[in-house]
Amino acid sequence: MRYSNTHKQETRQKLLDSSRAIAKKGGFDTTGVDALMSAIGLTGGAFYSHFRSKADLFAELIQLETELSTDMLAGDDNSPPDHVSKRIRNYLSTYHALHPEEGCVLAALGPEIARASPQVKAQVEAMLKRLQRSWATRLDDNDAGWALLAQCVGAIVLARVVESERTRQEILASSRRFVEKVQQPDQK
Amino acid sequence: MRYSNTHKQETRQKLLDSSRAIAKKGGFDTTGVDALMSAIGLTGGAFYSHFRSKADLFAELIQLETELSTDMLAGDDNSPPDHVSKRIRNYLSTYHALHPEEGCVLAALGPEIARASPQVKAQVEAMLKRLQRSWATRLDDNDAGWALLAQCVGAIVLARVVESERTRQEILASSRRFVEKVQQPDQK
DNA sequence: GTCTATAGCATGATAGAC
DNA sequence: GTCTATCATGCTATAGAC
Repeated sequence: MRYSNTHKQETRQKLLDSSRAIAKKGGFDTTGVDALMSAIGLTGGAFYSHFRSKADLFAELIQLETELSTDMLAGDDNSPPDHVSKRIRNYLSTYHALHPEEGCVLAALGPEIARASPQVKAQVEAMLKRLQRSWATRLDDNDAGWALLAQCVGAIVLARVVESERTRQEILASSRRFVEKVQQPDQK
Repeated sequence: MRYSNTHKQETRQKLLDSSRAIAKKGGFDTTGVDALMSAIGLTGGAFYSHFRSKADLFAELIQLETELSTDMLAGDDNSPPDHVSKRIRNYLSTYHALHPEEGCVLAALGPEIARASPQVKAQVEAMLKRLQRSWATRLDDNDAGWALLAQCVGAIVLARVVESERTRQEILASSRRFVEKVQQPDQK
């Protein structure tokens, strides 16, 4: 064969990785297949050797995004006691607000996910519940799991819709202080 | 003239009102001019008698949305002391999560606004700052203004990306309890 | 596995009839 | 002021050459 065994797999992975960033930056519906393919040096027609439809790519993309984010944010048995507040401080950063392409998929594509198929939303829900349980257990507060997730996503959305850098900083700083006030001292 | 003096004004207002709901439900970029016009019984070509471009409609739409929301949420001198917690309870409702077309534009179109022109984002910022100042003053807590706004927007986004009604309720209930814990007793 | 070419349709926007 | 018709362009998806 003209192409190696793993060539298709590699191309698929490159397309997936590249599309994740592009979709989070410019929106998924708004971005055409041609743009996604040319970003990895291929033409639009070749897309359908890798995915049956654009919606299929979206489903895999969201699945991958939520898995990676949840793995990072939830932490494991080796994570320190202040794991959650560390992750939150990192989430509520100016860098995150200014770089949606590297950031959380919920803050960047939340409304598009809300309009997606039940299958996609069920996948997202499963990952979110895992993350919520992890945080609720660590903080010993059932409500704090969901509430802190909402705080994070909402603050980044707000920080991105305003124009001035100053207001963006204010929103993030207020949100960080608010979260710290709520958390117990021994978890900081 | 074949049409009354106020006919154009009325049509423009109808188009604006109709488009607000459609955009919040299905996304603005995703919805075509034809769909927006046929929703008020007109054809696509007539759109450009009322707006110079689709982007112009978006700007006016966002302006109107943020004004109306801010007026409602900020309250005035006649509002009761528990104004803020009442509005937040209302915002964090299942009805709001299930009806984006009637709800907050930030939760529905946040990422699209984030990609909009600096002019649009500056308008949104002005309204958000007015709302933030109002809440911060009422609660006598500078951080709470931005933080509670973020909590509201984030909770609705989360509630909309999950599939099961049960999880949606959990998210909203946790967020409501979290907000109540934080607020002072005399403001409830 | 990727290419070009193309089908079929929707888009944003314009021109001219009424 | 709204209509139909139209343009140019974009889209998703398919077929067939290489």
